[in-house]
Amino acid sequence: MSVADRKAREKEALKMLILKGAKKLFLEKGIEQTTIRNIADEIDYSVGTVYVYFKDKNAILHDLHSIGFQELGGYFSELFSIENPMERLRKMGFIYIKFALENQEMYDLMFNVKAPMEFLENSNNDDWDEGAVTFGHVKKTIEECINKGHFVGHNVEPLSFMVWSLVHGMCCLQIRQRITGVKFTNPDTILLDGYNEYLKIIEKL
Amino acid sequence: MSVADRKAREKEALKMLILKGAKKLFLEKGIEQTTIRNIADEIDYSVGTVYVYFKDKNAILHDLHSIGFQELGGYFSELFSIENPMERLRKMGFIYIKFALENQEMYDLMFNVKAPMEFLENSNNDDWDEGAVTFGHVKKTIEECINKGHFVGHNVEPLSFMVWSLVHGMCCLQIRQRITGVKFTNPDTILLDGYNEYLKIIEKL
DNA sequence: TGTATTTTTTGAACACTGTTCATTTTTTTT
DNA sequence: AAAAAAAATGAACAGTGTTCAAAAAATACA
Repeated sequence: MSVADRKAREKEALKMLILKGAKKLFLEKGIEQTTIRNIADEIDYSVGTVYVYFKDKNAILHDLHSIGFQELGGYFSELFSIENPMERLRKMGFIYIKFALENQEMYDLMFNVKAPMEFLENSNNDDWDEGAVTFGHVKKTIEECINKGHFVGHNVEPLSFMVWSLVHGMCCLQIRQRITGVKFTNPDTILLDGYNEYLKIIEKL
Repeated sequence: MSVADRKAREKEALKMLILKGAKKLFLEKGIEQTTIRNIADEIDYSVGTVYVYFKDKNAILHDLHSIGFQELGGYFSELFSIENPMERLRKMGFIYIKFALENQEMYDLMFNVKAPMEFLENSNNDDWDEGAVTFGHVKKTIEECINKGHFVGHNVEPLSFMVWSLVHGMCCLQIRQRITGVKFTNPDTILLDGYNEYLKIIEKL
């Protein structure tokens, strides 16, 4: 085990430490309220050090957004054992909403905050792999549904996009505080109630 | 016409001038990139003056968000002449998407940016009237659809919320740059293609 | 071992942000 | 024309992300 190897490991470890500290503060006080100085203080390093390991704040937010997708992958893992694609589709949306509600700040970072996408634009890679993989799960499941005779007359990709938008829209309205003010009859369950209307609809297709 | 009246009119005029300048800069360079100093420069007043007419930046963003809802109302106005509620519902979603795509920065401010909601929280009024009115149009139309025998077995409010979320989710993914990276077969029409899948579905309900 | 070299860490400094408020300028009243 | 009220100002404050010469620590070599 060479010194260079150990240094590489230590570099990786410090990078993870920064991300860990950043995530802790994000969950505690929100993304916008967390500063680089906060993060540096949290892990007992100087601001300068943070900038040695990350190009800028967008880079931190992008890496954390990727970690969010790993966590979403954990939530999704139980789906792969479900053979029936319709049942899998129903559960996928439910788990998606569950993840969003239990990890609001992370969900926001993954699907709403501009920083991770700005990071991608300013790198030579303009593919959003994390998003593509997740959307791939929806598309594949709906494709299987169609192969089993469901959704006659529909197109896989647009229908998948519609389904994604439906659950994403609900999570978005919740997380960005657009639900409280509208005075729903039952604001606490409106997300699940709305999702149930969707379930009733696809039942018939 | 008393002096006090004229002063009140002038105060209102300057307030509108600030909002007009702010909106211009928002559309030119984005909300986050626009500073109070920018706005003051744009209308040839000092920063201090802006703070005489607006409590803080959130107040400007909230007033501009209200203006956005007025503009959405303009788009919606042609809906009121449509007697058939199903046809009105179809067109409402289409117009909603049209507004969002033609006024992305304003839509973002109205439905995504946190500032207008923070302004409401810090005032004694925790009702989001603009959102409630707009959602009311969806609810009323769907209620009429149900009265005409559509959407059997569905509940008005959750179904309306689901429909809102569906179109909002699509606009959101577009505006927050989550579509480009996923590499859709036809990224330019995916919003309308997705909306057409929804139209096909409600056709049968 | 002790010295030279490389790597890592530092924090002061820069240009910017939203916000405040004593002071100045302008307008109105008397 | 002087006094009072209203409106506009911009320097100053505490904060932001970011940079980079200098210091500190770790490694390599003698």
